[in-house]
Amino acid sequence: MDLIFEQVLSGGQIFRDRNLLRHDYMPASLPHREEQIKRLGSVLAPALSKERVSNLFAYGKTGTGKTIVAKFVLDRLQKKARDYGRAVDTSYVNCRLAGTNYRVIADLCRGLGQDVPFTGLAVGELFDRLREALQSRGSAFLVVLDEIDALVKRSEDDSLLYELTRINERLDGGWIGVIGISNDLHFKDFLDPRVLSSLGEEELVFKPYTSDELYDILKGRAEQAFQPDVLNDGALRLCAALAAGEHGDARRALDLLRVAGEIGERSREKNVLECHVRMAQQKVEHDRVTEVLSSLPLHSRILLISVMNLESSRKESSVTGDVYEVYRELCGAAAIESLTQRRISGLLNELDIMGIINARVVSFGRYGRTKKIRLGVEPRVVSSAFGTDELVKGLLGHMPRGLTGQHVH
DNA sequence: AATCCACAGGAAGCCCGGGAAC
DNA sequence: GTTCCCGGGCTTCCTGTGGATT
Repeated sequence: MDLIFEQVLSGGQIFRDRNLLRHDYMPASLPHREEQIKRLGSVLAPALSKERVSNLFAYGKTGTGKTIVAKFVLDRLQKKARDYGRAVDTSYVNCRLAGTNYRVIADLCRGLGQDVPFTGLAVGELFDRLREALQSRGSAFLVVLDEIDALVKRSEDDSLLYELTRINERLDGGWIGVIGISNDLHFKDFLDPRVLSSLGEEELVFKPYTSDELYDILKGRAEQAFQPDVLNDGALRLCAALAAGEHGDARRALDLLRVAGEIGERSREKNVLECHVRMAQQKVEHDRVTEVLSSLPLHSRILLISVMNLESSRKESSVTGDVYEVYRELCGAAAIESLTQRRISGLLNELDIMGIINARVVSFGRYGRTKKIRLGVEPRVVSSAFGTDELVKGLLGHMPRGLTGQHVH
């Protein structure tokens, strides 16, 4: 028994230190992002001499290194600031995780050591407190707003950003510099021009990594993460290639490599091979889906089961109206009040975005315009994820009655 | 060219719970 | 306690629309 723990703790036959493959791990260098680091560094450098810096937007898809570059540069900057004895405060907020304007500003306040309640205050009041804190510290405050697009889209209201850009105007002493990070390249399009002109003073674009670049990144980390001679080069290349296919996502690549290693380890192999990578790909996807499913609220679950049952009972893909009918039926069977079709339409879109179903708008001309809907995951994964849900599991086998609204095409 | 289906999806507003301030 | 604010989920009402059919 001791030996097992010993092996796992020390990394075992396969790993030397698997933490290096986590995507929140900060490596000593970031290959293929030298240019962005330099640019960001030169934009932020004036902070060291107490000058205001330009605000900046960084664009790029997930896993292209935006977040880590921002953190990397801020880290370095703070170290330098300490050397020079300058006060530079930094704060990193993920807007999607924070969720609302309120919580973003509250986080910023806390970043300055200002304690604020996590709800209850008027947003304006929060801004006042932020301003006060800034004023009294009289420091440079560099703020990273990650996934900033999530915030603006959800609230359809960029007053937060607008207020942030204006905060410097009524301030002497301290100031705030904003680094906005967005996954969405068209983010700019629905932004107030006033905000854009002040926040988008500088732009930084992160292109997806190519397969070769991913290979370099993986190789650098793998050398320290794995025991020598364990990792097969073909497996490494496959990880890079698969992740490159997924819009050059380094996060995905690292996940694949780590999980492949874990699979190899569990099957007591001495090497990590291509087949392990392929298994890892399945597992990563499976885990992702299961996690999404298990956090689905009641009506989305019923809805998903409706789509699933409808699909298994006949061949063609379903449309919104049919799905809604089945959904009502299931609600009736479970004695749950059903939601309106408008709401269901919205829920369907949410499921689509999560990749659980595929929905696309089609027109049948005379016979109307609707969404064609197909299940995007394996039915057994859904069944097993909902198997523990007493409220819903009885609906899993419930076959829909004959439907009225079928059109012949 | 006009019609018309079966919805899509925007806008506004309601209701609720949670929490702060007074 | 009362009053205010915020956000989330939802409904109601609405206008818009691609293309087969008339």
